[in-house]
Amino acid sequence: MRSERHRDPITQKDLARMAGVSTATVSKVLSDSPSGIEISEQTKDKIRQIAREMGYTPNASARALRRRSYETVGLYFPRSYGPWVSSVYSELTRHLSYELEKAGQGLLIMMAPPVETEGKVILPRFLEQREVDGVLLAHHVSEDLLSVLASLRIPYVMLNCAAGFKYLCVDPDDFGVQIRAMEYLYGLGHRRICFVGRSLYHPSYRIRREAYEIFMRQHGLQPYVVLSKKEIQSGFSEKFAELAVEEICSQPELPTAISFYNDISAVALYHALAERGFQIPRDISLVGCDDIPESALLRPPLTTFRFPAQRMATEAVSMLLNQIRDPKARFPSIRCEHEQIERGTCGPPREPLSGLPDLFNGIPNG
Amino acid sequence: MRSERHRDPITQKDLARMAGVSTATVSKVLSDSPSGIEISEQTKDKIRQIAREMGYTPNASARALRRRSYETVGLYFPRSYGPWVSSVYSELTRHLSYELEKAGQGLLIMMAPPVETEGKVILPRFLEQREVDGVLLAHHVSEDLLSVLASLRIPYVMLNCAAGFKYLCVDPDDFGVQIRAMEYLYGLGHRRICFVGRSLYHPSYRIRREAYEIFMRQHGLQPYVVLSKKEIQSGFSEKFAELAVEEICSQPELPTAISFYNDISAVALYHALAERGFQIPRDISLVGCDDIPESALLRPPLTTFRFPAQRMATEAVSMLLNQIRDPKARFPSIRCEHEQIERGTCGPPREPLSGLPDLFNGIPNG
DNA sequence: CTGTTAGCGCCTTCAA
DNA sequence: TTGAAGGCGCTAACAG
Repeated sequence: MRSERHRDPITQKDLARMAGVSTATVSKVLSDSPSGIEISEQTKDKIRQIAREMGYTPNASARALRRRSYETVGLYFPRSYGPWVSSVYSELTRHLSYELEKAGQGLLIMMAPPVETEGKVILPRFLEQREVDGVLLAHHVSEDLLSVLASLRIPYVMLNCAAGFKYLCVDPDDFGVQIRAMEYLYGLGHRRICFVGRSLYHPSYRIRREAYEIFMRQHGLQPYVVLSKKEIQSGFSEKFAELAVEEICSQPELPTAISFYNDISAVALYHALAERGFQIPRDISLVGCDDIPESALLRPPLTTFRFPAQRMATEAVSMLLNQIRDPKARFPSIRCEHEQIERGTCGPPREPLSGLPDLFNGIPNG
Repeated sequence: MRSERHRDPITQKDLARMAGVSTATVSKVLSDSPSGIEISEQTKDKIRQIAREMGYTPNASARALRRRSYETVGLYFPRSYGPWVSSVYSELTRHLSYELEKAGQGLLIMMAPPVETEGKVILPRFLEQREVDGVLLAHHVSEDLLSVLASLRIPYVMLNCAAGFKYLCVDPDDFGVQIRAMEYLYGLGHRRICFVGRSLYHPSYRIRREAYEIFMRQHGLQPYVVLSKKEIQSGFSEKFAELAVEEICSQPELPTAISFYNDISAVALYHALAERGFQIPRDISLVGCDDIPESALLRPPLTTFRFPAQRMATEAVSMLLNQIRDPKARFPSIRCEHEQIERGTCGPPREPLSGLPDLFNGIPNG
């Protein structure tokens, strides 16, 4: 009795005719709205039965038009992501997509407009045309966009934006993780610790770097941030690694440990350091942050910190959906705790801590 | 004169009222349909002007309901992607999203249902509810799903599926690239070449492996595929690397070169090999495939092959959009050529090619 | 408990 | 060259 080809999808009208009821009844039964309770169990069953047999699926456009809701959220990405960063975010996308699916929501990818148009805010089509009920903002985003979002009354949640508690955010505890990394290295006996990272303009970078500097000063140590000048920041990881290692090696006193802004930087420098003859962790200890998959493959594997990506996705999704359901309610932002992944790139500094002069330690090609 | 808050979005009716014309006229002008030519330039200008001033944007749901088209395509991903693989695909997503945006199309992420439900085909909601005009299938996909897609008359294009010319595909030239890799290693003098890869069930793996075996046999050499037994395939890359290197080292004759199914495997084994004392490329030459970003960071950096991801995305999108526009038309599949990225992991074999006995060469911990 | 009615915003005849 | 009318599929309000 079922048509082989769904050339014309079945509608509620069809079901109504077959069940001998009105379309309104069908609608009440099949939409999960609370008004459905006024229907007799018998009718409900019959309609559901027929719907199943006929392979009925609601027309999302019609539903959205009528309900003024889309059961879809947007994921807003800056366009500028390179392959490295995007690999971190693809994991996030996976988790978000999974969480949203569980909640019956779709995920629409929205890439930011190209940078040429900066200044005036250009909304991606799906925001303009209101095809989403809310937006997840991954990475940081301009104030202008936020105010447009607000004026359009589109709920949003920021993810990994380090934008502060002014907004609804799900963020890693950037400050905390950096302090923890420093305590760890300091506890091992390191004093000449430098900080290396590339994403100079990411709020997370700034927070971690600040935590690093505060820690160093509090312990009477001189902070040293490698490649902190913006001119050097462009280009690819290979080039970045070269420059960073060169800068490190040209210091009068070599560091005994490096705290990296993230694993990407750590992996980038890892081989360049080894090539210069640094034995890890004998000559230098390394700590990363984020636990990207390749970190575990290094030999020795990278000691790093991990944030609960899965949980952050879950939280962000539920915050957004709550916000959509009740636009007036205010929810607290969330800052996620890190977990230390202790592997093989850290050890005590090679030289004794006792007050010996910090002589050059004979690094080849240094 | 413009409302500060768009609490009620402007509709064509509003515009019609303001311009003193009917909604039909507004629709004709603003929809890019060919019927718009019947309107006088003057009226057109006036309407467009007002629309711009009022910040009118069409309601996508209403438009979709009426036109039965959504200006949106789905991207179908298997759920099982781990972080490694997803990093490769996130690049693809970026390119696809960009291409689609240029064409005014949205991108909806559709994750496959969990594997538990295998057997019966479960369509993701957005396919069922027809919220997309077509689908891009990344990675390979079950025959069942394809037949459902066909019966629903939803156009699709397969990307990286190695599904053969039976379907509309955009694929890398798996066979060609593997032969090229072999020719290269063979040309350097290598004879004991083994093949390493993890994705035993991916059609691309099978094709490349087959090309490897054919090449070896044609040259009178014994093929050797490492970790070809499926029991060992589960687990993470670290474990895989351990097992693979162990298997390689336990051979009576060590290989002088490894051809990897992909860069992921190559990167995974790289450090494990180095740890065993292999000097690359002195003791062993390595060739990868795909050119993932971390390949360039290894020291020496990995020699590999690259496929034009950007172009593949462009092609796939244009094929799909053409198919959507004209469902009856048949387009040819596309197989993309590789480009060799020669870096530092290949050299001639260490031992002379002359008929000396293949003695164990003194690898530590071997 | 169920049916009738009236749109959501847009587009497409068909008529003027 | 333009307008009036109807309907895409669904749902909410109001009657029975």
